[in-house]
Amino acid sequence: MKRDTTAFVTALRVNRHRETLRGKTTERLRDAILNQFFLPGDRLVERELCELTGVSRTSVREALRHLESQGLVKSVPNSGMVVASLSLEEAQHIYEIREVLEGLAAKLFVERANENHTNLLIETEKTLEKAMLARDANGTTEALNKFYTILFGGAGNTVAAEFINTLTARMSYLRATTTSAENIREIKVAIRNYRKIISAIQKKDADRASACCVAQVRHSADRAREILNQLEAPN
Amino acid sequence: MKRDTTAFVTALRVNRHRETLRGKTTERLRDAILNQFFLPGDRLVERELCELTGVSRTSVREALRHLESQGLVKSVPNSGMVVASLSLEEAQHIYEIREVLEGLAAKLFVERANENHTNLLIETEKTLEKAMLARDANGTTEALNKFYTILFGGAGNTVAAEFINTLTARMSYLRATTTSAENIREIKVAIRNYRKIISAIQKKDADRASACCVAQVRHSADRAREILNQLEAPN
DNA sequence: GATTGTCGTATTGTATGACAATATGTCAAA
DNA sequence: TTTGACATATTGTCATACAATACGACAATC
Repeated sequence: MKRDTTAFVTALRVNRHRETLRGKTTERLRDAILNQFFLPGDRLVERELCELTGVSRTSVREALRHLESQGLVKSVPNSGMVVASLSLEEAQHIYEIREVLEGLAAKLFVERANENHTNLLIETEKTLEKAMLARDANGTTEALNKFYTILFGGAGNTVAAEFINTLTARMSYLRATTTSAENIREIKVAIRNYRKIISAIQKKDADRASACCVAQVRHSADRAREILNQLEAPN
Repeated sequence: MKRDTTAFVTALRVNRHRETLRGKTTERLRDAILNQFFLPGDRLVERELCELTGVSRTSVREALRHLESQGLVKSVPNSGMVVASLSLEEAQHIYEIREVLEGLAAKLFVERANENHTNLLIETEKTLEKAMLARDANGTTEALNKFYTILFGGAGNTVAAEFINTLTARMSYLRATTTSAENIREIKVAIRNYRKIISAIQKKDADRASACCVAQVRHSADRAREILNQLEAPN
């Protein structure tokens, strides 16, 4: 029995990684934060989370540790956990990082992605346009997540993909806030940017694709700043 | 009593963040991994860690969760924790990310750092040169860490600084391996690179500083690849 | 009425013991 | 050599316990 066809071997491979309870708990809590069930600043009392999730304190606490080191919740010793809120400064930092990471992803995508990736990306971009024009906040978020998942997937850098995930998770509240406050004029600018990215990718122009991604992040950052200033100014 | 001199107010601020046991435990375990007391692939049995650290399973487990989500240890459900080992592919990914992050840091450093930062950086670079020429592996690692800490500190992007920390932590074993296998010829190339970085920073040339940082990372990546191939080839 | 001191309660931090599920090594049987 | 069964070790999860701390309420004092 020495038939070593890789395809068979990988097909036979059984999934050792049964999900643990704390894993599921982590997911649920993360989703609850990303979907604004918990809002920034909310206290997360362990016993309440136990009741909500139906698991023991042990599992809840370990799940919280995970979210903590991803920056989604913040621990105040002897006082408890609160949902992390993003300062303007941190948001700025994150945008700076996203610029270079997404620029990198675009470059690598052009170099490494196959046709399948490209087609998926094009398709997702169309979905994104529709969602944005329909002012469908949830749809937009979903399409955006998918777009960047494909972009980083095609780029083949899993570590970068993880990073972007934690960064966008941290910004989820900010994004939800700004997305719903966006006007049609700016939406069209964004769409033009995404089309440029697609176009550059189709032409296999890595540098231009990268530059377009950077430009789009910069644009989002500027818009976020404006909107936040507007929102804060009246008070 | 309404004297609101900011300096006084911040000086009076008391540190709420007393360290927790699990925090110290996390530190100790991290250090043990970074200093190669535990090697990649080593199993981390909870009870043994309890005895080594002197704290309960609860605290050990929570500390492990933290290290897990930083990628320093890897959990195999129902089987336990092992010290994470870096695949060549992952190492490649990390180098790609370091390129853009360190490039970003250099750019921001030129734009934002004050003279104090710059002087510290210059000083550290000199220390680094000495350590490298003396083939002092520990000293080199220390100086490198300091160099990048100052670089990212002066750049003022704390999120990026954290990222780089986790990335270099993940690479600690690789770095230790390659550093000790480095030859004098390549050391001189590295030194020249670091001098170029300093020079560009002194001239406030952000783009050039950035490019030099990128070049240095790329050089390290190439060297690491070569060395790993050499090390693996004989077997 | 405002400030201060005291107390009770809620919550976290940590330890411990328990037990089922699972992984792994051992050893005998075929 | 392979198979099967058993014993052991370890994790995953829970329940419980208790000290330390944070925080609000309420009384005492000026």
